[in-house]
Amino acid sequence: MAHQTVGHAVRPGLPDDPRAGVAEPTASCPVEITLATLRGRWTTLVVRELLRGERTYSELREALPALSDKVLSDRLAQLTEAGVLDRLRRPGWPPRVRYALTPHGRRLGPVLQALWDWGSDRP
Amino acid sequence: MAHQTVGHAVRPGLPDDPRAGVAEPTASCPVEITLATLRGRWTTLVVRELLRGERTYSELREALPALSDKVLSDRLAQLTEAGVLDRLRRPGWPPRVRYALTPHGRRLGPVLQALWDWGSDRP
DNA sequence: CTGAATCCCTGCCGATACTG
DNA sequence: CAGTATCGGCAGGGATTCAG
Repeated sequence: MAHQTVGHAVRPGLPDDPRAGVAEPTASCPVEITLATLRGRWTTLVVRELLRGERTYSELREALPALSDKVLSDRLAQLTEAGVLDRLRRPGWPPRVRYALTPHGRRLGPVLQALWDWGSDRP
Repeated sequence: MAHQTVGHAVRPGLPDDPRAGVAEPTASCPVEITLATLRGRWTTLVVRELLRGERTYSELREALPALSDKVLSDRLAQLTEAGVLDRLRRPGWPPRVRYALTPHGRRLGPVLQALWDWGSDRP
């Protein structure tokens, strides 16, 4: 695809990527995939917490006191399903489960950074 | 805030930023601001379309045929409110309104690129 | 300790019809 | 051409309760 001649520099990759030609919000669009991964209240905060290091269920509850069990469970399942984090069961009693980001999940760091940077930028 | 000693390199800015200590999804969190801006079906596609250059209402409808009038209006209002785009009315008949990204809106390019890149990355 | 199941409520999205 | 008004369905999120 040839670059368009617009006033400012053409941004590589996205608007000019052939796969960026979708006319509907399809689930296979990479942007949709990422947004679906981060979708829902509390999701980014859980990821941020795990970017600091692995955590148990209880530690996540302590770090995010206003987050209910249901939503925390939902988020952990959602992120596990997305390949963002691993659930590591420790045998024995009391049951302890550690959550840690996968390498794929750790790569969300730059994404959150980009979101943070734009949100910090004054209009 | 001192850097933590974790196994991998500490990511600058986000997990270690003092303002990143929020324990709830507050509206003032930069990450929330950006996600709120991009929230809702079709929003990113409208932005992508405008990253390619300014468009009229009709041109946006043609580019995104499955997008209804109501939602398109909603998205344009939402993005205008967020300072992402400018609504440029041309006087006379027929009424023509051009939509163009503001400088702030153009800076969403790298954000969408980051979302695209992560979504393209295989787990 | 670490969740899953249930209930209810709210807010978004889409369809349709109508206006300056 | 460029929208707004209204309505209904449905999924997301919170509180509570129960289970392994």
